[in-house]
Amino acid sequence: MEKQFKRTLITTALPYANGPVHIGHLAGVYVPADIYARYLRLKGEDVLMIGGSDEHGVPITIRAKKEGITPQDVVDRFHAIIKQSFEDFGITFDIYSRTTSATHRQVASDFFRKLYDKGEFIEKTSEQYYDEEAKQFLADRYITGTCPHCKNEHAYGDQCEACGTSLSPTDLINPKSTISGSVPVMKETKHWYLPLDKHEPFLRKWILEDHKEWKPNVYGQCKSWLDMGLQPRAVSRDLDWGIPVPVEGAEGKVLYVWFDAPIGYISNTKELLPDSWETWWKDPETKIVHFIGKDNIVFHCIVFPSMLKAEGSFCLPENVPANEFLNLEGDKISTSRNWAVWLHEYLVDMPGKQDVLRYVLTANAPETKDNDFTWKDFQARNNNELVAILGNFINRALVLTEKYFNGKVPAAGELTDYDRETLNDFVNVKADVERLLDTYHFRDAQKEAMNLARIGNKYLADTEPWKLAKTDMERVATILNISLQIVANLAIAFEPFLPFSMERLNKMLNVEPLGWDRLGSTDLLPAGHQLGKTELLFEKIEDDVIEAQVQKLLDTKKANEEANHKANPIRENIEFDDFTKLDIRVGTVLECSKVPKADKLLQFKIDDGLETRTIVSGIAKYYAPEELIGKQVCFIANLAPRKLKGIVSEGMILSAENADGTLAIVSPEKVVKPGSEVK
RNA sequence: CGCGGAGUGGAGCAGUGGUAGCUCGUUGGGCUCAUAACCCAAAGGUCGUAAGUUCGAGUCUUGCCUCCGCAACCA
Repeated sequence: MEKQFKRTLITTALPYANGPVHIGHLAGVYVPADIYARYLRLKGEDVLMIGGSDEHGVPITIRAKKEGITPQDVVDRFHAIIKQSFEDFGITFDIYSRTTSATHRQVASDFFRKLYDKGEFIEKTSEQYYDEEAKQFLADRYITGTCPHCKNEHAYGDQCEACGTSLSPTDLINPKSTISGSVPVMKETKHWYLPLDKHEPFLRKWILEDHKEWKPNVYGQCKSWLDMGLQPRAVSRDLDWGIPVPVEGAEGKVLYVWFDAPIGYISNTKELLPDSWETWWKDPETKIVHFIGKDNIVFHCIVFPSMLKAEGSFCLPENVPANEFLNLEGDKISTSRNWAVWLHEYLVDMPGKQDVLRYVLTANAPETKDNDFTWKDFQARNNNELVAILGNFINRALVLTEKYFNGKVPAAGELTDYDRETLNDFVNVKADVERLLDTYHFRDAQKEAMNLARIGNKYLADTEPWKLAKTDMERVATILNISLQIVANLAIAFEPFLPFSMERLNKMLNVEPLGWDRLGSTDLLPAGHQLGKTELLFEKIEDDVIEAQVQKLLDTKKANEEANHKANPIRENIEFDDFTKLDIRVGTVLECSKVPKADKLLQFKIDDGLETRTIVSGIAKYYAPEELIGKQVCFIANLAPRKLKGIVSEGMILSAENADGTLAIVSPEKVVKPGSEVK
């Protein structure tokens, strides 16, 4: 049933050139893609691995403006850092280019034009907010204003985070541009839309029927999108940074990044192979595999395939093995919060330890759900697995051979039943590892390879050649021959996973890289073969090294908190009369309880000096109801009553919002009579 | 009720209707060639929760709870 292909085209998500790359990128996309690519190359298959930086889009222009440089400066800087990181970690791209390349500009532009000429787009004119000072249209997220529902003054154009309501920018009261601070105006603009709904029947069959083998997270998300019904999506933006829309009358408009970026896979292939690139994209015997993170599933499974289908001449991906996310020490990785292990910094702190990180990230890869990276786990996996099991076994076999046979591979004599049993244990390794790699189970594949080293350790412990050396050198020769064959097998099996270490191991074995096909053989090293010099493949990582990394992260956390502590600017002056309109009072909390089915709300009964009033307040995450009973609080007494979760709230309890978003209730410094006015 | 994924021994993860498994950690024993590494054994789980389907449920159905992602630049 398995479809046969002649070649494999591997694409990796294009990292956004707005920052360096971190362990999350590596674990989710680049390490698995690289393992897969190396594995196929070792098998002698025709493989291309395509990568590049995604260099367009609004955030880059904003960063440039902030730093007072051009967008090109921004992407030049990060493209260079990212490219270097991938090289340093042995990610074997056949090409790593960028979406600002001349080739890409041409390919993306032609692609758009072809769809345009074929009538694959629809045109729509709409009114959007425009920032006259910054001279640009504003994405929803770059407009803030007052939420019409809860009056929160910091609601975004797409959603109010205080009350959770979804908004459209026109709902906001007093909208403001976050770019210049000015008041935006409505302006008419025309855009092109890709009618995804038109491709829905095709996508349904292609994904839901023909690709049931896709991972559950991928398949599930596609199904949900299809079941909800697809909508046309805009493919252009009003912006000056990007690829101009190649249509008359489209001045000042560029291709939207998600339209432009995936085409980068195609243009980078073309840049590498100007003459033969089409074979890789248009011959149905090419297997296209997209390695991405879970945030990109919809684009790669629905939007990009729709684009390719609309264009007409391209192949669609055979699989999209998307991973979930990697967290760091319990918190999600964040570029803006600097909560990450950056690849370029890792190599400064841990020189030469690329393979350790590759190993740990594969062993703990977020293949089925989000996983957590901790430095303690990193240390444990290095010390207990790479050093103790793999490195140690190799070292044992080589040192014993040096000791007893001057580093020459001894000839095997007659095999015992136990020898044969051991050999049988690992002839299946090849089939097992292949089956797992072919189905993108990289974590299990690596574990399977590690089992080979376990077999080796057990074999040595059971046969005890160091004891026999006193009595039966012939038997020792057989045992070491078998052990060395296992070592040679390890050198093959681990090549896709630990390329740097296996290169060193090959040197220690004094062999050229052995082909993948020979994995499982028991005669990789002929008798009499002179081994090279033995050295340690992995070294223990001590506690202080790990503590230093943890400290580095703690420092980051602290720095973040301080950076976020910058107070908001003072709002415009008001008149004294405005102030006196507010009736702020002190009240005593008589009762306090959680509002059912609401995680943020507490319900109060407050003695305001005249009577008992009910107030609902969104502080449930920071206070337990019982600790507030008997306390005095300040509240606005003449705020119009409002229903929250069906309860009428007669006023608003005042609290201060801390830098981390937590709330602290404002209370009088001494106990005062309930109903006292606050002036 | 916006949509999807996830919840399994102390930690991290496998497990698509038939005796709950792997790695690490812990405890005990063995070995001493090896980077105090290796090997063996044991302890440790009412599989988030409640109900249901079934001869039989970690697995299927429904409700609820918690975490993450998408929608809204991000692997």
